[in-house]
Amino acid sequence: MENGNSRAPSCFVENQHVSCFDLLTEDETRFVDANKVEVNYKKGETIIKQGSFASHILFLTNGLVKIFLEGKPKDLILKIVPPNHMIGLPAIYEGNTTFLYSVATYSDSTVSMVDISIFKQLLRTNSQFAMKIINILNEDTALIYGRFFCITMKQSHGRMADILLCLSQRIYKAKKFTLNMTRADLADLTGLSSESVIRILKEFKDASLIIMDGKMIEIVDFDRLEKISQFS
Amino acid sequence: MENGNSRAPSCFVENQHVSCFDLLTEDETRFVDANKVEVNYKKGETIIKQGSFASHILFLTNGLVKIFLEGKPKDLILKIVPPNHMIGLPAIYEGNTTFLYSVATYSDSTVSMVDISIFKQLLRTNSQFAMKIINILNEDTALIYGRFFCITMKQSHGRMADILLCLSQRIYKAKKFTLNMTRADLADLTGLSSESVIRILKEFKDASLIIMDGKMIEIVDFDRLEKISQFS
DNA sequence: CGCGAGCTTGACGTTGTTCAACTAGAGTGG
DNA sequence: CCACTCTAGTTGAACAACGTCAAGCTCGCG
Repeated sequence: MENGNSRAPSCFVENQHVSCFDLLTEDETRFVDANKVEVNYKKGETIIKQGSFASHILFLTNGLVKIFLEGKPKDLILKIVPPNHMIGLPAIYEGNTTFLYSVATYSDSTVSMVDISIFKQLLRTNSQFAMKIINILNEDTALIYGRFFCITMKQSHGRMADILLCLSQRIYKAKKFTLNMTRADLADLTGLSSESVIRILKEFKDASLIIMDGKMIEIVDFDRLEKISQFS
Repeated sequence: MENGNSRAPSCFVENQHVSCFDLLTEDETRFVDANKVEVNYKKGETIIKQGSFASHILFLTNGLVKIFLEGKPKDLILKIVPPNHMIGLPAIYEGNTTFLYSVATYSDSTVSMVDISIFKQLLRTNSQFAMKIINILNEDTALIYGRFFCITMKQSHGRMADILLCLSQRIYKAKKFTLNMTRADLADLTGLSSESVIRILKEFKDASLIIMDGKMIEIVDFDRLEKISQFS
């Protein structure tokens, strides 16, 4: 029986989130614009700290960030977020207004911050907007389910193949790309040790699935990588 | 450093979802009531099959069900749902209207089914209702993050302790309870093999953390179980 | 030039799975 | 009422997959 979740390497957000702001009226747009702040972060900086008070919803306009749960020996990366996506939506939750996760940059990044109370007001008054946000949340849920399945049910080679495909198809959108993260980051992403990551990458290289030189990676054999992602 | 996610055994839905229907107007309530169907399922039956067309949103009025991703060797249980909770909310997603997951019963259960287009209409016209649904979705997200963390970052004893605490505190709401699931189900829940589940339960029993006789389990030492849940 | 972070490799250990065998209870048909 | 069968539970032994540890390497940067 084919499994929907093991098919596509569903590890990253795909849909553009900009469009939700198109649903606002002119007044609402002005209202948001008047109340947003733009902030620049350098590579490696922490944007949001897990457990801190959630005062804003973020929109990543530029850069690349990771969203992760902090753990004692290792972190668990929930997802990687490319530009034009919202960050921190779960913080709209009425009860507990602290962030569930931490957010840090892989590269220099720019975020737009909108006050959470303003965001909530938009949700209450503009139901088209609320509908769109529900869509984004559901997309996110699907994504996390996919990653959950990937990391708990596949073994090391499958996970590694999965991440490589994701990086290529969704993040860098190119066959050949230069990582702006370390092997240890790949380890967090795959839930493996960095040594295992290195060993598996070497195996992939030796098997001519990829070409690799330092942080440069080129996917050579998509088909076999996809098979590996599905069946191990 | 203390980690929020490893603290509470956050493996099950807590909040009651009934209240979202309180936000409907009289007309809307009549509209929903006129368009809902109640269906009874027997223990072990499949309510929703992953990948099937999503035509309804469900509300569990009675029984106990699991929500899971189907995998080739084993399934991954995303969560257990006790009565008075909504099922299938991610299916409101505009694009892909198929269910992300399967749903099956642990015991005889009754669900109320509301057509998805009716549900969407409520979301569009009643923004208080939409707001509440967003809350429920976010709660769910937090839950899944907790489980994700639990299953990927803790090892077998920690996961087992976690599940036992969840079953006691959130599902059966009693120190002593009778499982209506098999060891294999516990294996799916913890992401372990059923043999490992059996061995660990035996160890817990031998260490006087629990009393166990067949499907009857009584938690004896909550504190130690919680410590095990946090640190392994 | 030298320091340190990231990377790489091999040897070794641990965790948890797999496999096979055995047991107990529940339902079925002669 | 007694085999017969089927499923769930249990146990032990062998095994595989990964992690851990320790050592050496490389390269960029002060």
